Amino acid sequence: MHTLDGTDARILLAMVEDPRQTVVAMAAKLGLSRNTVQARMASLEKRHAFLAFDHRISPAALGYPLTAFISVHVQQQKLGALAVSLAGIPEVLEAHGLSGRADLLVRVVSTGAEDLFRINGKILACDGVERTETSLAMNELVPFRLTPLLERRLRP
Amino acid sequence: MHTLDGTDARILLAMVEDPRQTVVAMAAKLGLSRNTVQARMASLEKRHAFLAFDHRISPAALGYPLTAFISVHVQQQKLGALAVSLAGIPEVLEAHGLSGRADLLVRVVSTGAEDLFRINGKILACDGVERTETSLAMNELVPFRLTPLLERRLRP
DNA sequence: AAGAATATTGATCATTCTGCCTTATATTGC
DNA sequence: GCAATATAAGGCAGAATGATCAATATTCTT
Repeated sequence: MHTLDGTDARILLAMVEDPRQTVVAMAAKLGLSRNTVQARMASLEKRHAFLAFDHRISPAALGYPLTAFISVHVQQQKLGALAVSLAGIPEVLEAHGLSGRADLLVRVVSTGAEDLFRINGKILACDGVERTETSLAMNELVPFRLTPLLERRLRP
Repeated sequence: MHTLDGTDARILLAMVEDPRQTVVAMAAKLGLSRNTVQARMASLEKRHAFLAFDHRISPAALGYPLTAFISVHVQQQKLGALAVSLAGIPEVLEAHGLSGRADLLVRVVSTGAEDLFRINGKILACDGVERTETSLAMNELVPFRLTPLLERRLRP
């Protein structure tokens, strides 16, 4: 079994519904045996279906209510060093290299507008960075969710 | 106590280190009483420090190994309807309205290049969308992390 | 269609955890 | 200094866990 099946999806959906739920409770709710749920969970973990707990921590609750996406134009030769420099900036939550143009998409959080300005400066100061373009994340049109993909897995 | 203190940060760091850890284990590891850890966790939960479990599910494990960021230029008047349309596309994980220009940043996942093409088409077909610009997320220069912000909270 | 491999179930067991309580002792804010 | 709050330490009943096992289903292969 290489790919996730409907039962896995149901278990994950149950986890989304209540993350602190016990295995026994889930088994009851899903009409599965405790053994099965436990085995599936172990299997999911082995297949790296779970990302680090970092992802569940709210930056806002930590005191960083402002999210921004910074498009960073770089000199490709210095990408390696840049990865290190960017990783040195705590407010950088993630940075992706994008296809096509020689630029990165960097997700940062900040305590406010002036803080964001300072962080942008730190990025600009990194060796290999040519210019940046900051966009504040104003409204969440679609708040993060994965459940539609899980629900789709239920049918076939 | 409005903001997160060092003890909260230590607890969260312990959670990152091992999410399935029990409260008793954490108390032992951190040199706190079980009571304290339990109370802190409850308090963190009450303050919405934890995001939904969705965030910890790996799209790759679900069969969507390709991530892309789609910049969507829109007619502002139709933002409301667009939120609904975009939410109707399962592969859209999140969508942010950006400051300044009238465009959105949409994070999508897909099973492959042709799938991404199809999804882009679905977005283009949404009422209010003028044009899109797709960027594939090639390499993760900085994989998602929040621990630097937590560790900073340990000192002062 | 038969046989093999794999999943699921139900069951047990000892150990551990939880949720909830109470009391005493810091620690902190005013 | 006093009051409010956080922490520690302990106890207790109920529940959950992890690790088994054997018996059935189910799925896959050939």
